[in-house]
Amino acid sequence: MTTGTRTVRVAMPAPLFSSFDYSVPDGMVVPVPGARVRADFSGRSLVGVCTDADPPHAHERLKPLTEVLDDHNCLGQEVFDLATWLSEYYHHPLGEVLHTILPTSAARGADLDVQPETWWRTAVEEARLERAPRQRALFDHLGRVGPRTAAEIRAAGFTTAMLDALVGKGLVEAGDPEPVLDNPPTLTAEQVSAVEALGEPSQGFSATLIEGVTGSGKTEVYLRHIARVLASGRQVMVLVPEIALTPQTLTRFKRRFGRTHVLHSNLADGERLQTWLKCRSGEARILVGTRSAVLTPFEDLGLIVVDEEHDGSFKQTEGLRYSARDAAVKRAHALGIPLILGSATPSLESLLNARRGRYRHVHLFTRATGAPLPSLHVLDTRGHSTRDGISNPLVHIIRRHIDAGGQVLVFLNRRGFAPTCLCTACGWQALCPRCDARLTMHRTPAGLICHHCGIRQPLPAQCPECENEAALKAVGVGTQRTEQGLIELFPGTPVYRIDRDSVRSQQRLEDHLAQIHTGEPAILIGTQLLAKGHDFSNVTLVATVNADAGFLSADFRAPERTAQLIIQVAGRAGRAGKPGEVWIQSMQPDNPVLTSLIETDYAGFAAVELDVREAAGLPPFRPMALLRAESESSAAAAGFLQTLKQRVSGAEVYGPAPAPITRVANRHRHQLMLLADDRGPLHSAIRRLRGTAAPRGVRWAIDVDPYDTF
DNA sequence: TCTCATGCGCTA
DNA sequence: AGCGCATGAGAG
Repeated sequence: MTTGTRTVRVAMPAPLFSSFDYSVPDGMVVPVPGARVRADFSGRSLVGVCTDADPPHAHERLKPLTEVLDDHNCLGQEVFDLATWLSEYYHHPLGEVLHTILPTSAARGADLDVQPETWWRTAVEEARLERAPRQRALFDHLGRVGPRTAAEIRAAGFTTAMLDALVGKGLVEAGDPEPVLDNPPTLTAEQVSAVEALGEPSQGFSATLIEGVTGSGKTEVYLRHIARVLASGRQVMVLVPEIALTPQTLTRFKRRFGRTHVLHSNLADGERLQTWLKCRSGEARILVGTRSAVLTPFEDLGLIVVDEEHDGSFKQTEGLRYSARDAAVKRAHALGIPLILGSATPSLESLLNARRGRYRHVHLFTRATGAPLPSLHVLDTRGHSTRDGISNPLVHIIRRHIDAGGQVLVFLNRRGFAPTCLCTACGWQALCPRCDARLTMHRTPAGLICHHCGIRQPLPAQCPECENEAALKAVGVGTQRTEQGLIELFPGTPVYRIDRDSVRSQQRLEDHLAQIHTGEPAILIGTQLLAKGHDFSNVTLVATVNADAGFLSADFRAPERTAQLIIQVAGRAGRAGKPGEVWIQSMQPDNPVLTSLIETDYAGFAAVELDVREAAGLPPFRPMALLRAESESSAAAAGFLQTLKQRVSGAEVYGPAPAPITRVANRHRHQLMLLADDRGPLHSAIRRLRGTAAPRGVRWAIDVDPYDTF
C-alpha cells in the first residue's frame, strides 16, 4: 500500500457544506466509501461516513482517524447514491443527510449485527390467570394472533416482564414465525385489469398511479402485485401515511404474507436498528413504514408501494426536508423496479406526471363490495341558525339516518371546545402569550390551550380585564362542543368523539372502534383521525361541519387539500351495501371547489385546479422553493431574507412575507418564495445562497418543493 | 484578582 | 451543531 492511498474524505454530521479530510494511521485499514469512521472534529469525537478514499486535492493539515467502524459500505451503493442526491436536491449537507439516514444507534457508532429473533406462542390451550389480568390479556392476545416477537408484544402494549412471567409458568414458549392465514379474495373485474395493467414485476422501472375510489380495493391490487414480487424472491417496501399505520393495516399484511417488518417514529432505537439491518441483509421480506422508511437500504428490493401518495405527512418539515414519495420515485428509477402510487385523491403532481405519460394511470371507479358510491350534497347554511356547529337541517338529516338504524360520522377539523374565548363586556380575548394566536378553550380537562405551542392556562372564572364574572363566552365550534350539542340533541344515541385529545392511547381508540363496529346506531365525531384507514361499515351519513375553513387559507395548496379531505371523509360513508349520503355544510355553497367536487367528482376538480396552477405559474407546472427564516426579532428574520433576496438570480422571488401566524413560541417566522421555469435555474439560484451564515439569533432553512407554503 | 456568563469562530 | 476561547461584568 502506498502512502498516497492513506488519506480519506469524510462527511461529518455538521451543518456545513464541505467534507473533511483525515489521514489513516499506520496499522489501520483504509476505510472504503460508505464506511462509518470515528474522528476528532472541532474538539469532540464524532461518527462520520467516508465518501472518498484517496481524494484529490486533500487538505494539507490532516488529523488521523480514530477508528474505522465498517469494513464495507454500510448503506450499500444505492442508498449511498440516494444520500448524494438528497443532499444536492434538498440543499442539505451530506454529512447531515447520512446522519438522518442512519438509525440513531448506527449513527452513534453501534455494531451493525443482526440479532436473531424469537417468536413466542401459547404453550397450552387454557390458562388460569385470575390474579394476573395483564398476563391473562397477553396470553389471550398470543392465542388470538399467533406467534409474535418480543418487539411486537411490546408494540401491542404489553411488557417483557409479563412475557417473562408467562414463559416462567410454562404457559408461553418459543415457536415458529407466524403462519400465513388468509387466502386472497376474489377480485372484481376492475381489480383484475388493474393487476394486469401492472404487468410483470421484473420489467424494469415503471411508475403506476392507481386512482381508486375509497372502497375500490386498491390495497388488494397492491397485495396481488406484492405477492408476485415476493414469489420472485425479491423484497417489498410499502410506505403509508403516519396515521394510516394502524394495527388493522399491519394485520392484513401479516395474515397474507406472514412476517412483516415495520418502521415508524415510535420504535425504540434498538428495534429500529434491527429492522433496518434485516432489510439490508435481505432477511426482512416486506417492510411497511412511514416517511423515514424510504431511506432504508435493501439487499434486493423489487417493488415500492406508496399508499395515499397525496398525503402531506410524506414531506418532512424539519432538517432534511425531503419528500418520501419523491425519494421513492427516485429509488425505483435508480433500481430499475416498479413503483405503485395509490390514492383516491391523487396529488396534482402525480396527476400531471400521469397526464404527461411519465406514470401509467390505472382507475378503479367502483367499490369492490359492489356498494354504491355515496351521494354528495352541499348544505347551504346561509340563513340557518346553527347550534354547536350543527345547522337545523343537518339535525333532521342526522335524525333520519339514526332512525333508519345507521351510524353518522360528523367531521370537524378542529379540536377543543371553542377556538376562541372572549369577554362580551369589554372585548378581551384569550391570547397566547408566546404566539400570535388565540387560545383554544377545552373542557374535560378544562383549560385554555395554544394549539401552536402547547402552552396551557387555567380557564379564568372572570374576565381578567374588566373582572366581569358573567361575560366570558366561548366563540366558535370545536369537536368537544359539537359532541356536547349532539349528546343533548340525541339523548338516546351514543356519541363517540375521536380526536387527539379523546384517544390518547391506542387502546382507548381500539375500545371506541370496537363499540362502533357493533353497528348499533351511533354518532361519531372527530377530526383527521377519522378520515383515514378505519372502516366504519355501518356509517350511512357523513357530515362535514366546517369545510369552509379550508377555503380561507392563503396557501396555494389549500383547495387541493380541502378537496382531498372532503373526498377522503366522504369515502367513509356507505361502505357496506347501504347507500351513503355526504352533506357538506357551507356558507359559500357556490365556491368553485365545492361545486366542481359535487358536479364532476375529484377528477373534475383536479382538472380545473391544474388549469388554475398552470395559469398562475405554480407547482406542479413550475418548481418552487421556500427560504424560511425565524428569530426572536421579527426584523432580523425579515431583514436577513431581504439580503438573500438581493442575491437571487435566475428565479422569480416573492417576499419576504411573514407567516400568517408570525410568532410561534416567541419566534417570528418569515419566508421568501422562489419560483422558476425549470429545476436547473432554481437549484443554481439556491446553490449560490446555501451555506450563507445568518446573523446572530436567526435560523434559516431551505425547503425545496414545500408542502405547506404558509 | 478571580469567577462565571455570554459571544464568536471554527471544524481537515 | 457544539466546543474552546476571548471578552467583560460582578464579588470579595
